[in-house]
Amino acid sequence: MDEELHERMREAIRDVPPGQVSTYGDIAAMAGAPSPRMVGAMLAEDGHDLPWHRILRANGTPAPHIAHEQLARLRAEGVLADGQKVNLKKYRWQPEN
DNA sequence: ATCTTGACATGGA
DNA sequence: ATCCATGCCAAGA
Repeated sequence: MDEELHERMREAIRDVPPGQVSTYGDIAAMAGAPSPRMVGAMLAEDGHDLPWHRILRANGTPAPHIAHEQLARLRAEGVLADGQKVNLKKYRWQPEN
């Protein structure tokens, strides 16, 4: 597969600051990934050393299998969730420039 | 080579 | 809110 893209996705995720979040789609767009699926696919095997908990789905909910852990980590950074949904309007990270 | 499964997104019913 | 269809594409089986 494309190592270039792989690395760009990792970078984009590393750039999301604590206390803020981003989405699979946003990361994919920033890294120039052909599909948001690639972001999840990458995290599944190579995401152990990344702030994967700052990545949410487009609607603000986390991926089901890790929801509990993810919300706990976010809560520890000050990102509060309404049930399973995080308020993206409020915490979504927009790279300025 | 074909099929299935996924840390997804979007739009329609 | 929920279900479905499509687009996307890497990995395995």
